[in-house]
Amino acid sequence: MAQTASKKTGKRSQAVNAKKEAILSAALNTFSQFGIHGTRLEQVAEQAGVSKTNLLYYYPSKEALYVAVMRNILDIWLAPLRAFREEFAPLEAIGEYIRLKLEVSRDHPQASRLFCLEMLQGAPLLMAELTGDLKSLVDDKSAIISAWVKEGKLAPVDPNHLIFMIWATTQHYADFSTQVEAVTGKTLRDGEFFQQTVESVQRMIIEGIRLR
Amino acid sequence: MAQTASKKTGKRSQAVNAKKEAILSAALNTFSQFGIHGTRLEQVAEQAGVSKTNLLYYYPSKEALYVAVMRNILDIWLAPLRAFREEFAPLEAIGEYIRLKLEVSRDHPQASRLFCLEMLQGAPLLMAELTGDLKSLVDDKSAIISAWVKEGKLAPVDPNHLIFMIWATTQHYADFSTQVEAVTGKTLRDGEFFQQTVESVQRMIIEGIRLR
DNA sequence: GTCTATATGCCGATAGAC
DNA sequence: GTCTATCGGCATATAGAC
Repeated sequence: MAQTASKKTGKRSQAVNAKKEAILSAALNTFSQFGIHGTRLEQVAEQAGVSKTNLLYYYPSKEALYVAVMRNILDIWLAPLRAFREEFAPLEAIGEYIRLKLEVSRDHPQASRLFCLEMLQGAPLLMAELTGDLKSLVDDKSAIISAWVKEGKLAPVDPNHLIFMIWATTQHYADFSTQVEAVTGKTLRDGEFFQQTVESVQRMIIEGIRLR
Repeated sequence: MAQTASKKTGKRSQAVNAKKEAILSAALNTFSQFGIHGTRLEQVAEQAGVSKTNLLYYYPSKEALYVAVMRNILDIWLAPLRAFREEFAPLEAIGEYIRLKLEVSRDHPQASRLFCLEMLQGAPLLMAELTGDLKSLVDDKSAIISAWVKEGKLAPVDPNHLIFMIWATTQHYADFSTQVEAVTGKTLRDGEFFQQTVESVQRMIIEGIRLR
């Protein structure tokens, strides 16, 4: 009844928010594996421990649910790039960025996969954010990298391609985890493999593969 | 009537094969964008210039069509790795491999995307190939790279992680082309951008980003 | 808020004429 | 081989009692 509650940690009883969270989490799981059309609401409801009707009470339509999920994961995906700072030394900053992104791949693989899925479809929902927030964020960070190159602190690289390479490589361990597992028999959840992956990726990107 | 024709370039009239090709091509287009569940057979039929019923005459079910498409693209995807030879100098072989994979991203982006889609779902259809053909192929090439490292021809890198990085980075330009375009305003079909991408990726992987 | 029906529309697949 | 017509099932969404 009382809709007067604030949005965050509102009086609208912990239970309601918990339920919405459970639904979002379950939805992320299935959406990221089967896509929008491949998921059945009943499946989501079951996984969240609610009835299908009840789910539709909180999220009035499948698409509304999908949008809610997408909103949630955007922040997860962008957080590491936001944390990228020019105060650090170039190689440390980039090494740290690689670690953070790999942690996202380890801790939020479904978010990474859903993001990938949306991309494959041409990002019908995210287009605005891509050409707005993301682009200006990337432009910012690219400028930092360009400055480093100009100051002679970094080998002459194209900032955009460097960022793409870091994105691609780190997300690969989440999006293609099936393939990674088929080839290596390991997952990022394996602590040792995770550490080895971080170091390998950091070294390859920073040092390259040419013998010196 | 005459089903006696051979399978390839058979007497079964060019027209039939051409039609099946058109259907496969259209199917690849829509499957790669919307996934199996997101595509409607009518859409595929229309794009291929046939009726929905006619499509179902040639491919008895949606799943059969999907499988046929997947079979076709596997070879495209694997071709560059198969072409990877130890006869060349290490850095040339790897540079060439990068170029070939980027050409696939440019010339067959839909195949790359469908492959990605299948991966995201856990590769229900490709699992056998992943743990069989692909794994042994990767093991082969990894052994070559390992030998190069041992012989002091390459910096000490983990072969699997190197292969993953090359896969991820090159496929990124196909799978995330929406994002690439949003950020750079360019596509691989832009000849200049393609050339610049090949050189950037080659240099970053081979030289790294540390100033020398 | 949560439930049990039930309405509604879409889409894969089939029947059968030609 | 290709068409028109239609079936049948499934899944989203709603109605309405409690």
